[in-house]
Amino acid sequence: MSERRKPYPFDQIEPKWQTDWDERSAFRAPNPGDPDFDPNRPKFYILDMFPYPSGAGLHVGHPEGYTATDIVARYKRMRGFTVLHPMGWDAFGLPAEQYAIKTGQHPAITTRENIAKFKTQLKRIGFSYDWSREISTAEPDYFRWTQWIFLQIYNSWFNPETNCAEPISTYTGDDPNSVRLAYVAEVPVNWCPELGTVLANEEVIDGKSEVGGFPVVRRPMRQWMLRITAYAQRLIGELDGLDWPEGIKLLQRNWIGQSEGAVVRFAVTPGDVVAGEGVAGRSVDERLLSAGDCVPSYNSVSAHSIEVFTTRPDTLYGATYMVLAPEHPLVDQLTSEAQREAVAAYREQIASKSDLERTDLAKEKTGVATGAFAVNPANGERVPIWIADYVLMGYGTGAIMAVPAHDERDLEFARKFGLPIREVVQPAEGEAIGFTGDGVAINSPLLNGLPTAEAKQKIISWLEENGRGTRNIRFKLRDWLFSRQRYWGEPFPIVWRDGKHEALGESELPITPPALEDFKPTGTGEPPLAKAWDWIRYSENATRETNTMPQWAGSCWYYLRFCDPRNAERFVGIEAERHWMGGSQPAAVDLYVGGTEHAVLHLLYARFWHKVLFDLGHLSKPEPFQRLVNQGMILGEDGRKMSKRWGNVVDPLDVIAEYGADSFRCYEMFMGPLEQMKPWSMKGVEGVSRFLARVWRLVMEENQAGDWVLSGAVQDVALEKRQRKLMHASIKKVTEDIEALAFNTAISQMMVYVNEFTNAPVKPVAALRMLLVLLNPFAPHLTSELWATLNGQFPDAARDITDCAWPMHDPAYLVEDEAEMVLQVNGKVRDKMTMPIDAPQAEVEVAALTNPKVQELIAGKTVRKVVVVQNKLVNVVAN
RNA sequence: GCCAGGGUGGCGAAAUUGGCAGACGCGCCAGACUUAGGAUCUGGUGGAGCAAUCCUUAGGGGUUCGAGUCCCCUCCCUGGUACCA
Repeated sequence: MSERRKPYPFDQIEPKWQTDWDERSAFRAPNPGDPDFDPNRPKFYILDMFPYPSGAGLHVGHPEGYTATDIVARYKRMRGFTVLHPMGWDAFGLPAEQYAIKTGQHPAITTRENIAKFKTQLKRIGFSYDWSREISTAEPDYFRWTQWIFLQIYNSWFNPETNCAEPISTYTGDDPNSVRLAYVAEVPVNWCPELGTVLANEEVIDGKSEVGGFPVVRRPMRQWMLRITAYAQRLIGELDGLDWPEGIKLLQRNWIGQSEGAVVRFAVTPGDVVAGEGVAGRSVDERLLSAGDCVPSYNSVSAHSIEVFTTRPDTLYGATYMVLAPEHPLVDQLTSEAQREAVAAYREQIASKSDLERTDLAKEKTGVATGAFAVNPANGERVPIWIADYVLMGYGTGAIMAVPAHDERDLEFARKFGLPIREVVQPAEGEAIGFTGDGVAINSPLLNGLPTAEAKQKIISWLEENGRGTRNIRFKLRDWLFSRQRYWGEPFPIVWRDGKHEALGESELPITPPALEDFKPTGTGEPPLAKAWDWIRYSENATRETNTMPQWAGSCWYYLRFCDPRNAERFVGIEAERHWMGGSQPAAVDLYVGGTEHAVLHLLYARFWHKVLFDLGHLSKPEPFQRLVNQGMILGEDGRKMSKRWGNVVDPLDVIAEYGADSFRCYEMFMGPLEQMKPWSMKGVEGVSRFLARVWRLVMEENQAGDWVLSGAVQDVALEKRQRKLMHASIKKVTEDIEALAFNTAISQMMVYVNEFTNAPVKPVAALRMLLVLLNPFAPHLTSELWATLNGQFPDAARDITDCAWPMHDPAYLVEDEAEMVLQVNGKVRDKMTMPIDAPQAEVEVAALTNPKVQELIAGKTVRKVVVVQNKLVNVVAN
């Protein structure tokens, strides 16, 4: 390819300014206690979602959000804020480990190389990060505090009285291990044989692993869990004060899945209970292992009654049968001799099914009667008890009351098995059986005539008075499965002695992973760390925990560490935390930009950890992220998702080599709204590059020798009136647009500004300076260079453009003295006229009605009405 | 299925409280300067029509003097979710 002449010498000026910024640490954010710390400046914390440094390097999607935050950071600095704008690496992760399995190269080496590559790319784009705060989650200096936070969680419990986490020492019950926020449980987990590890629910998509798309099976295993369910209520409630997209809040609310209703107790008909092992026979340990909300509470398991959860207690009279999940612990005791064989067969059939098969909505309902019966607590009716796999063990109590008249699933089941259907809510007009909406209760002696909402309240009160049920709130959210069978992650600061776990002291941190030759999973579910015999053996009678933490652990608190990244005494210094995470808003980080893919994973986990640390008195605010913005995905030029497979991946460095970093940045922002998905276009980059070249040529011209010199057209003269007006309109627009993160329209405005001056024979230096300041956050290299050049001939108080204060527009320059008004007849534009600004309505009407064009159109008609919108439009209605 | 967000020129997109639809950019057309143009500058560019004029914001209906914007219905796209009782 032939070397094309550059429209302006970005290849020289960009590295020059990047070096300059580096050398004088231009973007360093001083901490409290630093000599240059200024307590009078307000703080502003602007955070990017830090990347996982993959081998592929950055693609053009990464820098989209990074450019947006960089513009805001540079803008806020010019507005006098001390800006914390850091970058780091989410460095633990599966790809480096899998690469190690293939090649034997230690993940630490792979990771280090990838980080170097990422950093080179980011620096070449000219981001104003404070690189002195760079962190990597895989460094012992970092993960020792990840482990320390785990210890805080482990050594805490959630006190329902205070609705807060408290040190475990305040717990007065018998067994602290039963209430810790980090606990061990034998739970059915998502086991991925291919990856050799378990996965969190959130990491499983359609029965396959999110990473790699490998099959995932359910299997009971002993795992570390974090009791995030304790915070379900607060995680929903405290979203309210946050400046997040409503869609993301909703996503989190739905994921947490709060349902209000009642637990209703159905007595099992006495004669129907088959004598068997009583539940009392279960050991205490077994009960404790039953993982919080993952299985029904112990109370629900009684030989004499079955508890169900329902959001529609008002339909209790319509409950004509019950269904238990096949795995429900009561099934054995309930099943009659006659049904024993059928039940066993059904349970076996279910157990062999994969999750995918079980949740296949299209499939027909299946189930089998247990032969037992229960009593409907409302009407004393004897109802059959069935088991069916459409009832899930993992939600509610694992048992339901079936109301086929008002639940589609129950209806389908009842029809298939010939179970009775009784309507208890008057259907809305035209609704047939199966009506699931709200209405008026019927066939329900206690509730007849009551609308659904009232009927719910009444029946719950009645159930509570009679000891047959209680008001209850349930959540879909499950506790967080926190252990992984991997090598490349944080080891737990835990040892096992006599079959019991105990925490290591803080003084023993960090716990570093052992050196290993072989990173392969063992295939048995034993983590790779189990191969490190020496490492495991902690003492005579204690061994180390061999699981590691999931990748989320490091990213749960990295934004905290950025506040004080080199602190060797604390995870973050008290003063630094108070400064950067304080302020008047409900949450700590002022602006957080990243992809939607983290809407429920990272953002929920981080909020959870943050709340625990807040409850324990380590943080100033209960929420981490005040304003959240999701950038949209950038597609390839072909409109498809960028991937190697389609060959449509764009490398930022290629774009920068041809058009420069400023063009790259500006194009990324000019493409369209930040939040929107949009395709890449090299022609678009070229267009933006032309715009920047025009800016360059406003200030510079080529002399005879072909060198760029300050243009003779640049003169220290006053702006013409219209130029001044445009300048102030541009200040206003660009300022408002940056605040709103509407960078595409900010750039449009600057294009208009530049177009105006491109034609001017004389370029007033004040107009050029203003343009450079407005454009600086977007194109920092170009504007820095031109600013310096202007200073050569027209010295300015600000030697460097980054020393400039952001301008304010003067509204006085924006007022018009004339208004061009649109003339409409019957709503259609027919003409225009110029009127003095704020002309009296009567005057405008007369002017409109005497307009020849209007007269022509209303000739022979009667004017019914004249609508005047001040300074804008007149609409004459005539017929 | 349910929830959320979208649908505006050939393309990316603009459009305060309802008030000139298509700013800005790409592409395209024409011109200027040029040995040259894939540089730069100037003008044009939603569609139909010689024109006056008519049509046009996925489609249909409604409210209004006036609707891209508000209301109802339908279709399509994108993301999330999936028997959650």
